[in-house]
Parts: sequence; structure tokens; C-alpha cells
Amino acid sequence: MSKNLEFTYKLRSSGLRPTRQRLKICEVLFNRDKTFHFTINDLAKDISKQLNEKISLATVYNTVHAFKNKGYLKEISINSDKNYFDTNTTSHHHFFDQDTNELIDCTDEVVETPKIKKNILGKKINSVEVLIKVATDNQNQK
Amino acid sequence: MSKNLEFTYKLRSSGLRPTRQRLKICEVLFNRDKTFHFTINDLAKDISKQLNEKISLATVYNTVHAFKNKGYLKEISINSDKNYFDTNTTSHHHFFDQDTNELIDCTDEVVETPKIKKNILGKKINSVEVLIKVATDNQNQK
DNA sequence: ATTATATATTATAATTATTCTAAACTGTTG
DNA sequence: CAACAGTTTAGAATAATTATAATATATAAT
Repeated sequence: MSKNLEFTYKLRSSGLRPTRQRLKICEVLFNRDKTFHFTINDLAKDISKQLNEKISLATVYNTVHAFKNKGYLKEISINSDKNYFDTNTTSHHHFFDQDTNELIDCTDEVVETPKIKKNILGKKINSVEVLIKVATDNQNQK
Repeated sequence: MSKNLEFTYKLRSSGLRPTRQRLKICEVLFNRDKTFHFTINDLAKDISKQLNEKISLATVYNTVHAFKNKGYLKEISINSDKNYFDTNTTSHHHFFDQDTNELIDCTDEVVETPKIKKNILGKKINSVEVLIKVATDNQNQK
């Protein structure tokens, strides 16, 4: 299982012990080709579906936050009731589909990162991100 | 008290009964020249400071949500632990100061609304907003 | 003005999401 | 393999928000 070795190395290199639970969570999160957007609850459900064993919710929280702190995940706040994480940790933009509560990454073809002409004195810009909220147009539906 | 009459009219015209509590909350929220960013907790505290009487927290929640639904307030999610409301209901951009957790409106001089070159099929763009996260630059401090 | 009605307020309970705790367990090092 | 530090776990604790149901109030009808 070379994927597992890969994850083991990844964890170890960032000072995280490659425990059974963390490796399982790595599998679920990083063993995919597309960017994955999820809430912690979604992830916990996914895990109990995909795996025969259960991982404690507290461990899922701990692990996701550990991964976020190590830069393997990015946290995204779109609305007050859902808190998303993203496996794409680069600075990038999003569509948010208000009908389905789905979060979709934007490519450069969709929107360019806007230029900031003035900054706040003494501060450094850490990120510039665009959020595009979309929904079905009821006025104008085919 | 002409301000009060103004608020009474505003509430009534949107189908909200101008109750004592709602008028007080209007005073605290809209009787200012600058845009006001707040969390519901902040607002509840402000109210009990500024006014001699107390308004139940449930009422503050109800009222803020009613005002948001009527378009008098805008909800803004920046991070998972704080949920902000904004008296500036136009689509606009923000600085978020990660040192102080302060939210600051951007003018057009700071950043232009980016153009969206491709949209998701069958969806309408409801808003395009830029969030600029800033913090003290420790590498490069004067 | 008085009454009737629908709506709003309130304290409190309930719910939800998240974090804390402390005991049991496991990965790593020597 | 023994010892230790880090990790997991269930459940308790906390915080934010929403629901509930009794009481109060604003408005409309009389």
C-alpha cells in the first residue's frame, strides 16, 4: 500500500504521528483527484460510511484542525451555519451555490485576483479571495 | 423625536410593527454616520450599556434576523467563531484585520469588483465580494 | 375608547456545534 | 520490550443559536 506509506511520510515529516485514525482520514481526504470541500460533520459521516470502523468525532475535529495548522487543509467561512474545509490550500476563489450549499473552486479563467490599490498602514496582506454567490434565477428560468 | 418617527415609518413600511424594542435597536444600529459592523453579542452589550432598560437576547436575535430579511442588515462570515452583521447592505468588499478581528469596509479606491468571465450554467450571480485578510508583518516591522 | 386579534417579547428550555477532560491506548525511542 | 510522550476516546462542558409557551403589546374593528 504505497499510498499509506506516502501519508505516513507526510505526517511524520510535519511532526504528526502516523496513527491509524490519521492515516484513515488522510485516505478519505487526499486519495482523490478533485478538490474536496467538506464540513467536519460531512467528513465524519463519510468516514463511517467508507470504513468499517468508527472514528470518534473529537478525533475528527482534532485531526482536521491539526491538518489545517500544518497547511494540509484550508478553512473557508461562507455562512454562519456551515464551516467548510478545502483540500486545495492555495489562495483561490469560490462559487457558492446558494441552492445546494455547494462550494466550487474557481479557476483563473473565471475570475482574476483583483489588485489591491491601498492597504492598511503597517499591515501585510495575507490573502485576497473572491466569493461569488449564485442561485437559480427564478425571474428568468428556461 | 423625528428620528423615531423615521424608524417607525421604516419599520411599518416593511411590515414590521414598530415596537419599543425594535425602535431602540434601530437607534443603536442606524443612528450613526459610519458603517457599523457587529456580532449579535456585541450589539446586546451595546444596548444594555447605552440604554437603561434591557432587551432580551432572544429579541435581539429575532430583530437582527428580521432586519436582515428585510434588507436593512447584511450578514458576513469571515471566520468560524464570529458571525458579523453590517449596516452597509450594498455589495462591497472588506479588509479583515486578523490581529484585532476587526472588519473594515473597502471603497472603490481600494479594490475594484472583479469581472466574472464564466458563470455556472443556469445560475444567476447574486454577489461578488472580495475579502482581504491582513495582519502585522512580523518579518518586516518598523 | 374598548375590545378583539394577531404579532412580539420574554425567560427558559432545547438544540447544535465545538472544545475540554481525564482515562485508556499506541507509536516511538532507547 | 519498557518507558514515555503523544493520541484517541466517550462523555461532560461550553457557547451560540433557536424553539417554546406564557405574557404583553400594537393595531384593527367595533
